Amino acid sequence: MISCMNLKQLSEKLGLSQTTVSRALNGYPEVSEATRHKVRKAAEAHSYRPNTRAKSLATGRSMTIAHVVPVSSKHEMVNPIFADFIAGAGEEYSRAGYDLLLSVVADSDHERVYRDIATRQVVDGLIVQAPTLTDTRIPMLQDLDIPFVVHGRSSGIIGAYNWLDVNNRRAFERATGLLLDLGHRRIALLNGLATMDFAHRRNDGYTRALLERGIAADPELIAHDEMTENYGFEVARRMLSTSNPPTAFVVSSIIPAIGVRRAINKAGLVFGRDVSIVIHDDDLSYFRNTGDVPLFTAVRSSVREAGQRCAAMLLEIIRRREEGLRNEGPMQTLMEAELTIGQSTGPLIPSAAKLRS
Amino acid sequence: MISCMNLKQLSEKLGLSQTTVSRALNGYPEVSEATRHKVRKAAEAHSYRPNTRAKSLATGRSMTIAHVVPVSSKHEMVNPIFADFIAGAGEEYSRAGYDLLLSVVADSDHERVYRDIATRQVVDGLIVQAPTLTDTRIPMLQDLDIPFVVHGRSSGIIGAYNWLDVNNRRAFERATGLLLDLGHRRIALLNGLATMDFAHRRNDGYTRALLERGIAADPELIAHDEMTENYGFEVARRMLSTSNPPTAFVVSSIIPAIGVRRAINKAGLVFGRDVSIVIHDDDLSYFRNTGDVPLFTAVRSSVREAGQRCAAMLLEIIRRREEGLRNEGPMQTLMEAELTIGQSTGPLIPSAAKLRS
DNA sequence: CGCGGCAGTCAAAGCGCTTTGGAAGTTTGG
DNA sequence: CCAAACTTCCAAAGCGCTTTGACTGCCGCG
Repeated sequence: MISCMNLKQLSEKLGLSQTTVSRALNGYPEVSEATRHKVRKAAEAHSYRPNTRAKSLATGRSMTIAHVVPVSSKHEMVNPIFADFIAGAGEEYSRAGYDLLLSVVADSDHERVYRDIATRQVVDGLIVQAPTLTDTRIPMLQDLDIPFVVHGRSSGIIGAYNWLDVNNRRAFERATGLLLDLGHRRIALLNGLATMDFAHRRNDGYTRALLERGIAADPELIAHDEMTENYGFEVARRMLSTSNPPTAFVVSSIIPAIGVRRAINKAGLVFGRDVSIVIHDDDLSYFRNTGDVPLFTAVRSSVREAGQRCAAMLLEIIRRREEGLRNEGPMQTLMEAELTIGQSTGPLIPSAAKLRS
Repeated sequence: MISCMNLKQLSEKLGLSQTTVSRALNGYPEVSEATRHKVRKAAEAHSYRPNTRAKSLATGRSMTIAHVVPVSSKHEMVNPIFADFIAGAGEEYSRAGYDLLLSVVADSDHERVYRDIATRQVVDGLIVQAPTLTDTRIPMLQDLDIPFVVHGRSSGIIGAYNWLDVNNRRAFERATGLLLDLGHRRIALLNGLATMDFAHRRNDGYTRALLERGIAADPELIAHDEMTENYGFEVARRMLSTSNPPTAFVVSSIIPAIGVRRAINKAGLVFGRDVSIVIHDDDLSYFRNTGDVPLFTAVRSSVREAGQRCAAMLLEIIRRREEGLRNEGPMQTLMEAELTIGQSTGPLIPSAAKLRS
């Protein structure tokens, strides 16, 4: 059994004061190289680590960042992109010596949890996930005066805040445009939850691309829900069995797209020939859409990279604040998605509609 | 802007001592109901929360649990089951007032991270994920004398420790047995990474079921790797294109099974008729294998429930230790997976092999 | 009336660290 | 040879909370 040693014990063992030992270990210049070396060795030998709680009480910094991941109260579902987002962010945190505090919270009482985390002073900053159209967390956190970065944006919020987002509008405009270029006219959109800000922007991009060609969006071809495989399957099946079915789908994530593919097969159609699909690809680690010719044509933007960059932004904001540079203006980053052609898109086959009937 | 108030300020405002205020808020009996009520109201009004860092320094308990999630250095992949596992555990933690500290760590330096977390005394306990066949973390943590629960087991470790596991051996024995009952003889196993303990147990169950019918396992039909969609696709495609292809697959997770289905379609075979699949289903929230007749025949065990129960076990262990009951013996729970029939299994069609050639 | 007992409150000591404000010891320069 | 200027170290004061031990009234009992 390994006994846990503290500063006092270590300093007594060395015959030095706590001050000196602390300074030696934290790299302060007031201590000679000889003592520093001796102290370092002893600390190593007894595998001494400063007690985090005491350290953060003394310094006022907890070296911890909070992520609050929403779990939908409807489906008890956790969006799988969080795994990769957190992996990216976590990498950045551990590099900088920060810990990550995770709160899994029903989306109904987000506000309470954020307020709690902030006033308990348990973290130095936090990241806001999945902002809604008008997200009340943002003004609340500004009010609480705690550093935060939003992954996404909230259209209904006036005033500046730090965010990192993908250019969803342009991504979906391009995705839809590609299908239009291929001759498709009946294009369905399988979007995320309508309350989410990103879903709104994606709708925008889709509608805009259609309008540019003089096509009005057909509400029958637009669906909103949590992005499960089953959602993709059910919606696509329903749409494909109508009298005027879509010949192409734009899908918000690879997971429902798997369901769409299932529905296409089930309808006796050929994926990528009779029906085209373009997805938004978050580049999930266990669902890599890669290969010489990836399965899905996609607008891609790595959610892991987003996590990493959000974390880096937040740490930078915290650093600045500690140096007293408070009025630097907000940090805002817009990432562009990249279009890659896969096996899921092809030109409209005029006869396809007939074949089906 | 909301100013953060501390105990001292609150007690001064009330004209009481810090002791009394602290006791009033923490429900100690030494304080009159009248004062308690007054204090509660004032705390509410100023939205006072005790500073976590100070509190945990004073009490010696950090009210935090650590999860270390491994990210494979090979594929930079995060196993998506962690999202649901953590959702389950997080529910339990927040109910008990605990926070969750998450470390995302390349699997190579797990030991360092665990030792670090333990000696920095930043958490009251931790959960070990994805144990390997002989997992060195277990003796290490016993040595460090910190409460922990293993999600899974490690066959190579002698000596008792707290764990919660699914009966993988029986689950895979049943899955394989079902396929054998349906007449299949060439049954492939798509397993997880060979280093994982659960993969070993699953191999066992599979092999045992075959042996019971006098069939020797064919190494050509067994694959081990990280459970991505692409892995399922590639392996199934390869196996299906041999001269003596399998007529059925047992697959370790729904994600590679999606890939297997893709390979089956691509080979021009019919899923569930020409080729059968039984999966192990972790009941992932975004990949629910449900419906009147679920897509996949499965041995199912909810990973979310596992998370919740692991968390409950750990909190119980911590509670006992605080009450001085150290020698209660280890807590060990074995969950049984439940078999449900879906659309992915059917009797062996003797002509199938011919059709294909 | 006096004393034990109890309810309600408080001052002060810690938890393990950082950091301030010296105090020694050592070197330099006039 | 002594003052000034470093260098190297230290004692002690906090950080914001809990908790111990003591203290003050006030009641009831002999």
